[in-house]
Amino acid sequence: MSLRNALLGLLSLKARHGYELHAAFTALAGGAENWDVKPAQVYTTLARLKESGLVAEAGTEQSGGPEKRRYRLTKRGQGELAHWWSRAVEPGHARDEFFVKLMLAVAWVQAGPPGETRVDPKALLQAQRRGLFQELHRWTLRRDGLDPSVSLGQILLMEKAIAHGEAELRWLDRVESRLDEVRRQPVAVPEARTRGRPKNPT
Amino acid sequence: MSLRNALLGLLSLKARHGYELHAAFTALAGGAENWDVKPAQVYTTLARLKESGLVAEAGTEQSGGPEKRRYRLTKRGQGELAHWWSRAVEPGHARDEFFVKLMLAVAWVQAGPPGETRVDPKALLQAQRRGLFQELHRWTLRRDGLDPSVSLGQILLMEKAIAHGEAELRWLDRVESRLDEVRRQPVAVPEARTRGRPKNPT
DNA sequence: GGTGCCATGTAACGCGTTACATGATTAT
DNA sequence: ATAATCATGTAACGCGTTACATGGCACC
Repeated sequence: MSLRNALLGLLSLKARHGYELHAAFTALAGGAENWDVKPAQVYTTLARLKESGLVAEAGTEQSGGPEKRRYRLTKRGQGELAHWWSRAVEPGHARDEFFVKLMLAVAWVQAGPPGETRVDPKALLQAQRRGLFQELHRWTLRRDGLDPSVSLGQILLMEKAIAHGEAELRWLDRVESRLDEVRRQPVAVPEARTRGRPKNPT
Repeated sequence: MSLRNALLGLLSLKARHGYELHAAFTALAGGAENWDVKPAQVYTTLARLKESGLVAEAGTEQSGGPEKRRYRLTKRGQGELAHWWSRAVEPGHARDEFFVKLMLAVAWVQAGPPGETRVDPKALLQAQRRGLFQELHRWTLRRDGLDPSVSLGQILLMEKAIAHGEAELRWLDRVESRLDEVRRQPVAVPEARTRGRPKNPT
């Protein structure tokens, strides 16, 4: 929901063409480490921004290969950008796939049919923990091996990954103990009530 | 990238129709707290799954209102699900919008044109910290006020939010000190080299 | 002569959101 | 009466990914 805004921000620093924008965004946002954007998306987004009148072409340049279409912010683009700066970033959707998987595994244990395909929440948990631990190790090595002249963003990204990784690890421990508690006293699986043929009137 | 799988998982527990699936998924995944899915998406996803032969209709039921189309897993659906269980969840794209905004603000300070629209990284940081702190406070209150009979997932979600919130808060502190360091010794803004009209041959 | 970077895009698809449309049942 | 809940979907759009197509230039 916001490559648009980042592009506007970059263009507010100076006019650029698509390739430059892609490179600049990748450097700025941490690339594959944090927010990987493919060139194609830059061009399509740019086209949409142009159609909305937020950017405009500021002359093309030709030096050998294909044309370089340079873009610049319009007045409306500046307004939109100012609005973005004024807004706080909305706390993101976590969309934690592991959590869903875990809850599904728990539900399976409690209500699952007797298929061979067993799913053990404990095993899931341990696999996740092992993977995270290794990743954490790698990040730590990378952070400690960073050249001090490297950009500020690189350092901050590593520190962030480590901070959240450690938090997640501690949370996984917590999950395990909660799971042990529940195993002694299982809980109900949430279900939706349906209308037709009511079974138990409350 | 994975409501598909969650729906397959729920259907493996028992056959359901769309509305039930939506309710079950919302209960399971933590709803707006973690992964909000609109009913429309359930229906379209279900249609796609059916088209791919992973689910099939298992009879309709009519009791008053519209038809209830009950879905069940097919053999191929079971295979797909087994595959999902076997895979580890890939470490998610963080896509941290705040980070991008911050880096952009820093770049602006170092290279920005002298427009009136100033963007202060420090102010951004403090606003973010204030917001996060309040949210953290709310979560803590909610966790402590939770009825013990509430589902396991609710508790875990709160604990997770708190753990990561605290980590983020500590990271923001770290960012601030790094920013102070940099202010004394600024770094270069990363740029892409262009081809035409080379300025400085390295 | 090949590899890789610079530079541009289009086409097609999947996921997700918003808005719209319909209509019955149940609780206030 | 009317509001909420149950129940189903379609249409259109935005964001993001993958794959494809084109071609010059620089370096080994």
